[in-house]
Amino acid sequence: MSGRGAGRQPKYMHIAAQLRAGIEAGEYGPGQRLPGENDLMAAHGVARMTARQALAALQAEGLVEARKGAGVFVRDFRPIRRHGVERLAHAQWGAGRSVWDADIEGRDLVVDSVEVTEEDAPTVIAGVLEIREGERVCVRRRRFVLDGKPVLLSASYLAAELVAGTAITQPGTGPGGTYARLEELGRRPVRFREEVRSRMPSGDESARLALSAGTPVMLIGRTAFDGQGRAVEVNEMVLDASAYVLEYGFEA
Amino acid sequence: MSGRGAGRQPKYMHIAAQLRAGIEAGEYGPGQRLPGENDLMAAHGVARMTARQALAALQAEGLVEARKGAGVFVRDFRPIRRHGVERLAHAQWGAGRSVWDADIEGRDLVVDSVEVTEEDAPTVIAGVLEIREGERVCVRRRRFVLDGKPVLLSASYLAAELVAGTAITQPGTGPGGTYARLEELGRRPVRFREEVRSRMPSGDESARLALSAGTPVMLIGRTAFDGQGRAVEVNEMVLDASAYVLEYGFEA
DNA sequence: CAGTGGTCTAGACCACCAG
DNA sequence: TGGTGGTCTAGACCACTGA
Repeated sequence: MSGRGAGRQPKYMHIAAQLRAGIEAGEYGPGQRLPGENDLMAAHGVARMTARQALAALQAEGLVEARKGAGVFVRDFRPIRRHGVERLAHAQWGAGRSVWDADIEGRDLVVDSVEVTEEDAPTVIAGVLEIREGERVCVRRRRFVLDGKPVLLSASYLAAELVAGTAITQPGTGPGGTYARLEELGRRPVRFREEVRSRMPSGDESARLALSAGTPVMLIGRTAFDGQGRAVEVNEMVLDASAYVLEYGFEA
Repeated sequence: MSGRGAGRQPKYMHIAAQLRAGIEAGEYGPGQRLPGENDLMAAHGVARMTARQALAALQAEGLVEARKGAGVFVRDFRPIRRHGVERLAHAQWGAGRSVWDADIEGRDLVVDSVEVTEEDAPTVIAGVLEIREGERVCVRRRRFVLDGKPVLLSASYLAAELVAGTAITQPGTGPGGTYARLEELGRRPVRFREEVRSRMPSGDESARLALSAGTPVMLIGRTAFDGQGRAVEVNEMVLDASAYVLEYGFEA
């Protein structure tokens, strides 16, 4: 029976395609359970590993989520809308709010594992901040958890010399956050650049964001520039791609 | 021997971690060949499927690429930088250039499978363009191939009524492209909104972009608005995430 | 043509979860 | 406690690649 697998494509792909069609047709709705390995073995007369391959393919597409001891379930996608421009408008942080406020509209946000350290500047960071490689930087690491689900890892880098003695070196940065403190130092951010990439997560990222298989991460590297065009902060973010839509608006 | 797998984690993860460390340490450079299934079986005394699982894990992370009959090779990441703002500045398309020109700096770009059709507006498109659902839209589908590798699928939607009789309904849109033609119609785009998402590709997307396993896609949905704030064009793009960095700049 | 990865079988033991 | 998915073995044939 092995041979070329009925028809044209491999058996496991055929089984996967059938399930995928069922999901898209709404036959299996979000959160609902799919036929398990045993069901597929019986229904299609295949071995265990073949049924597993079919389910693994759907997992790798992020369509489906396996829960040990329970079954395989259809995932759903209800993203957070992150406004790249308005959220960093001066009116936001100028008024003492967090830049995050613009995004979440009353959902339950927790910032955990806040960690402020002083470290040697990594090469790329030093390059962007235009400081000597190995010079000290203040690093603020945070994890954002929305409605119980971690959605974002953030690491903010600022020249240690610049921020020494300010609230930026404290876990709590005070009203308006880091940017308001920078303004008090005469280094108010007036321009931002964000670079967006996407890839599959490392094992560490996958664990810290509690990602299920088949979920990519989006990486945002943001640089804040002051009025003289000098970079004052670099923020490296790792986002659960299944939790976010990024929005950017601009003029022609 | 099965049992709990030496130490703590599953055997295949241990093997994968070892290879991953080797890659990160530069022991296996980009494009270089990794130990194959047979090597891993011998080196670790495991079965075929276990060695395969280890390699599959690295593929799923996008670190590595399997070539049938040849071996498993380390991938590299040399992205195209896509400037979200400058590329759509009026100076670009106003001067008769393609909006693409800003991105590629003399690399070999081919646009293939250009396809212009008239279709019923899909629900979401109709909603954005503020036309009745099922009303006719002009759809321009294209695929962009850079240095022989497909990198982007694009589908542009415009109200059929608006563009009837213009070059927009032709495969070639003339100097300055669609936006220059819209300007001639008195509907010059002045503002853009881009929404960025990321997920694993569908089978179709994976095939048309020739993606290797473990490569996500980025989705950009761009809406162009005219001076009256009316949406004139919606462009749905699918990007090979391993080929792109998106860049956005804006003021505070 | 020798070696590679791709697919497949038919077993096995385990940890976890729900009823 | 019974069923689920997670891991693992020891075989097999295939298509493809590269020398």
